Amino acid sequence: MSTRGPGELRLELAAFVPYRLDRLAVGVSNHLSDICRARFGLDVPGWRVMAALGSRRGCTAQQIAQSTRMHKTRVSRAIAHLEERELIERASSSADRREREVRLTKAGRRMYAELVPLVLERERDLLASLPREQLGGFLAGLEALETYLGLQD
Amino acid sequence: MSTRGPGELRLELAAFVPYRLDRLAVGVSNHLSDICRARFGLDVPGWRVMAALGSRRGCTAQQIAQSTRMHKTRVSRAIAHLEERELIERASSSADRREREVRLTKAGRRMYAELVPLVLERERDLLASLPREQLGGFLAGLEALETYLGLQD
DNA sequence: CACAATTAGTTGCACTCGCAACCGTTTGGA
DNA sequence: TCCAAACGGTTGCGAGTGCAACTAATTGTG
Repeated sequence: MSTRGPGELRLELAAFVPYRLDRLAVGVSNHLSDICRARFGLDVPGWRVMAALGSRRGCTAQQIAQSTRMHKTRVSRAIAHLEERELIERASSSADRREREVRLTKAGRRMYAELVPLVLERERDLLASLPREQLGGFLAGLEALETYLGLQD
Repeated sequence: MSTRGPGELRLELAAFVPYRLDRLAVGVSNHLSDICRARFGLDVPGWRVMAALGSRRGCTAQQIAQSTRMHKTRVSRAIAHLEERELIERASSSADRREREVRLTKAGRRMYAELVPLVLERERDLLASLPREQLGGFLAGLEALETYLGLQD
């Protein structure tokens, strides 16, 4: 429950939704990246690239940038790190010699297969802390805000 | 609505709540910091310090760090910048000579008074994009997640 | 009283990020 | 056909950040 009415002119950070959302996103991200970093040595960009690659056969840095909403330089560097660790590999795509097709290596796929259940379990635990009837409302609100801000893909 | 059932083992970033929350928080923050930076030259740490100071008579850097959940070095640097711009001032508090009391200057209070309505209006617009019955559910869910992660003050 | 432990706040350092500029390639007109 | 514009991707750079180490002041304990 908010402690402010809709028209009030007092600013209290602890009740200010943008602040609370930021705090929540950071908290959730930490909750998650603890595992990713400790168990797999993945930072957020690295883990997002893995996630983007795991559900495709292979794609370009451009496409990864789009589907992860990261800046192309951030993607470029994440890819470079993952390639050093031999979790992904790049092959020049024959069609356009500017772009290179990025794919998970065998080791990458192995890590991905290990990673996904753990990560999804964390998400499940998180959402399980919401009472049944709140979950629907929360997800609906989340989606409405995404739409309002034009964040959907 | 989520497109995944609770027990499914497929990871799709666009439907993964931690990712969506991060994206939403960034979107909301940009939506807000556009104004703060363009109109007032405030970055996020600066704006948070202003917000923390505006609702008190004066406090220490420590207290600001607590109420904004920022690292003390981030607070320290934000305070330094705001002091350069003469939006805040510091006086050594007589009780403990390690700490210094931080206060808004006259110019700082003027900016704060101008800032708050704009910022609250943005929050109101954001939340107004939610259908009435979703708003309550969304805020309740937000609070439940904060509690689950121990984020409350 | 003395001295170790703690606290408020600052600073050096290594790292990350986004922007702008760049390289090589491809596309689309004139 | 040729050349300017656009595009995929990388890199240099400045700004910001957290950690660890630090200074200065205070507290607690023998």
